[in-house]
Amino acid sequence: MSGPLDYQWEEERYTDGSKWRFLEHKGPVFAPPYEPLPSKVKFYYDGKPMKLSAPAEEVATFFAKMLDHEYTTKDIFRKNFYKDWRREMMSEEKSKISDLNKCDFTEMSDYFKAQSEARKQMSKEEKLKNKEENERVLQEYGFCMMDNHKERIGNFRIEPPGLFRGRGDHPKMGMLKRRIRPEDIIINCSKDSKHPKPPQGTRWKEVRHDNKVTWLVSWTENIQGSIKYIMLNPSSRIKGEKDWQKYETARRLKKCVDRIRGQYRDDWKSKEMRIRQRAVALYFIDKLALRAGNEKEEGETADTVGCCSLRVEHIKLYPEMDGQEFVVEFDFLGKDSIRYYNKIPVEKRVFKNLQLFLENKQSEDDLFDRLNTSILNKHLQELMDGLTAKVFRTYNASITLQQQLKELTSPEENIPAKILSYNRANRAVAILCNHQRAPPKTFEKSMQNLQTKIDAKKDQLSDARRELKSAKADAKVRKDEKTKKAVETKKKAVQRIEEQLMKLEVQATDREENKQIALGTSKLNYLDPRISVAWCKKWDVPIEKIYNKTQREKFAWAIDMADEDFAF
DNA sequence: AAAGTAACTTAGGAACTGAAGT
DNA sequence: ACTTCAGTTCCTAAGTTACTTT
Repeated sequence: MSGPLDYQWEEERYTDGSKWRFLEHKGPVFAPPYEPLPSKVKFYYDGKPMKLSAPAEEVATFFAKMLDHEYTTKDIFRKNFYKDWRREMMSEEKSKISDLNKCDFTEMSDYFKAQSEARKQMSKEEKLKNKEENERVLQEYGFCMMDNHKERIGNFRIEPPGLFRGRGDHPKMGMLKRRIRPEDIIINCSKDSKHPKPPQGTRWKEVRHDNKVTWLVSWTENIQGSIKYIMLNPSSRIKGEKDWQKYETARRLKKCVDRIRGQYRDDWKSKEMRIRQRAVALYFIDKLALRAGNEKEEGETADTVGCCSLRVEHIKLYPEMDGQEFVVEFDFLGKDSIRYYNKIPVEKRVFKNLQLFLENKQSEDDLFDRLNTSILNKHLQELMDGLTAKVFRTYNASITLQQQLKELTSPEENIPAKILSYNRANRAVAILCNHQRAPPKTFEKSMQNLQTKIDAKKDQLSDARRELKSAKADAKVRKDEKTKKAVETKKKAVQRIEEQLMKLEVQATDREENKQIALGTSKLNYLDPRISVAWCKKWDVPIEKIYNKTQREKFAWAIDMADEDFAF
């Protein structure tokens, strides 16, 4: 495969840390301005209709749009919302409205529901018109020129204002995420490019020309005070090369992982506490694919942890459990407040060390009190150039996929069965990395539907078999060409139906096993795509069965590069 | 060495879309 | 033509890491 969209992946690598020479783009697309509600849609305070000023009304609509969500009933959400809402009110509104519980947003809420219903009911022509308009905006703002390539931009739309909803038990849920204006925006582009124009009558906060970074646009968000960026799409050269580099680092780890494992096992015996802690933490990161675990500012975010920030309360030690010795039980909330629960037997030395680390501590104390991510990563850097905690996740994920594919793929199986094997290998990785999802709301139903199809297919199969049988009997008696041919046709039909049935059954298995597991994250971020490309080539599985269009674009470099002999 | 800043990757769920089923 | 559902895309929060400042 080669064409104008292909990259020569090794072209122009800058050695001075610069990321590009030329960068030209049109700037961001702003959120549409607020449209006041029609006057017939009323807000009620204490049972009486009340006309709100535009700024107060806008914030009220944010709340109204979320009314069906459980979190609008949560104290923290309501408290944060109410506080920020009041800041947008005029002084009379402030004095009139003194209790959120007396606010009635239901008319607003119903209005928005009706609106979205109306949007669904739009005529074909209107839908087409919308689609064309979106396409036009995409063509105008969705691409940029970076060096000699036209590249797709990832997120060229500025995040619209609304109420912040963090994940898990977030102390800031319900706060107002304010509208971003041109005056908040920093533009990054090259000096010699045509600079993006701010909307009529406005100006950018700043235009800079920093080619040491990859972003095109940035602004500071008001909830956490962090910076948000507009960057390129994963299909871009700059992202692709970085991704490739990531997997090359993981492959370098493969070469020295035995040495490193030997080293941390030795360190379990160190006379220095900090070294023992470092070594046990690294063992967890390696064996369980835990995240590094930076410390977080209390009260600013949900209370989640990773390896280095584990607390006493997150593990339990069992000298003996279910016939196994030295079992550690983990139970904590990780990234995105996803629960990590695992019971694993560990080596005696690890167990003894953990007991030591727990001595004289309260449940809310740090398990590894002499360790943090910075110390750990500094140590890792000394063990291998470019090594950090997250490289272990990448390495263990990719090596697991490769091993599992080898183990699970049977040469004689057909393509659907091979794909099931692939998904099972993928699943092993997702389980390792604890990539969970909420069971889809329609899960039970969709399983049922599939079962119905399977039953129907089974009926169809027995019918076809019966027909085949009678055709055979017929052929035995008549012995002419016509009946012989009929037998062949029926045979084919049976075969085809068997295959279809098998495909459905495989699909059901796959879906059932996937109920609470998300494969996408590992596929997109942890698995060296060359492993999958090589596997597809080896077993003649079309790459389209494994990667959809977007994924093929993201992994173009790997599809280009890997042959069937590729080994991670 | 602790805290703060910046840039970038990783993450799950919501919204959207288009194809299959009725 | 209309609905339903699965797959895809969008959205943006939440991490990691390197670097700078105090």
